[in-house]
Amino acid sequence: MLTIGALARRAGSKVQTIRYYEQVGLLKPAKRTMGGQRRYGVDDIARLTFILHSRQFGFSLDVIRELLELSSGSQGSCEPATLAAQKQLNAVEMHLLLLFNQKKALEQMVKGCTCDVVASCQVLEGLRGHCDGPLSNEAFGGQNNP
Amino acid sequence: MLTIGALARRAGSKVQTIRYYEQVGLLKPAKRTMGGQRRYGVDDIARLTFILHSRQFGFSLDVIRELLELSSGSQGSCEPATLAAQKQLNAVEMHLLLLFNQKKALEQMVKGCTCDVVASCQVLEGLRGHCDGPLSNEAFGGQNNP
DNA sequence: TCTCCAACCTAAAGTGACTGTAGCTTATCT
DNA sequence: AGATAAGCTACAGTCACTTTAGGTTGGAGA
Repeated sequence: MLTIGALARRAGSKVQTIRYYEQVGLLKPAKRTMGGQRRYGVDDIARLTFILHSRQFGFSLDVIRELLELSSGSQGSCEPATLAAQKQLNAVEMHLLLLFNQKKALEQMVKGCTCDVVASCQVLEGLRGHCDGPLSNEAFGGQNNP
Repeated sequence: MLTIGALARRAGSKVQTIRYYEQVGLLKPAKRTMGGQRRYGVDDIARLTFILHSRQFGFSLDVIRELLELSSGSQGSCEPATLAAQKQLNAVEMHLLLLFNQKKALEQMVKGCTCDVVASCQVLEGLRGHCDGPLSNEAFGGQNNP
């Protein structure tokens, strides 16, 4: 039986996070000592680990709730899981593209600025939007009016 | 003189976002009609555009506040701007690395799951943490206990 | 047994950057 | 004059936690 602190250390999370997960129903209410302190067993370690891993993959808590439910029964199709993973993969790929564009534009700005004065600073010019680098609004999927 | 709606269309933002930026002090309080409606001029378009661009680069509103102040005076060194851009670039690069690892691990999970049943699903196995792919906790910079 | 203190508890507020809602007022057009 | 799109304020909600305040418990040493 672990205290909440021991569980946190074991799983690599924070104490508050564990209490939060219980509060929102991702972890079932823990057993308590007579004094009211939480105590955890092996199952709880596994469940928390599952949640933390899923978070690292970027899944939302709502999706994780479904994945947990799916995982707890060993019967049935795992299609919802692969579907969720595929969806998450798509989201990650879109995010990657966005960040990659940000990176390129930031690099250009930083590299381009050899000046020392505000008036001719490439960075500030870039932010004002007079640059015609790879980061005009369209590059971000912005929806400006013509 | 533009209404708030016209400004939003022009700059590619939402009406509420403009009001929010005014509220938190990124945009100065707009001129008002006798009836209390906001009216905007050319300067306001430029300032809002600056903010929106900066947001697309991932700068926080606090940083944008400083960049705006820097940009408004044309005297002085632009070093704080290049410094902020460099810092943002570093953050973006770290984020990219993280996402790239997520992507690889998700791909592996999705590709690996040829099964149909929960019991042997690669996705769920991956989330449980029994995978030894490129996504053990360390890959994410997690701080687990030994 | 007593005391001490780290670790635990709850409830509530704060974070960032908006977004959404309710209920009202204004500007503009016919 | 009436209709209605667009504006207004104030406040609550989002997500996934984190922080704070103020109080309680459990286990170890004296």
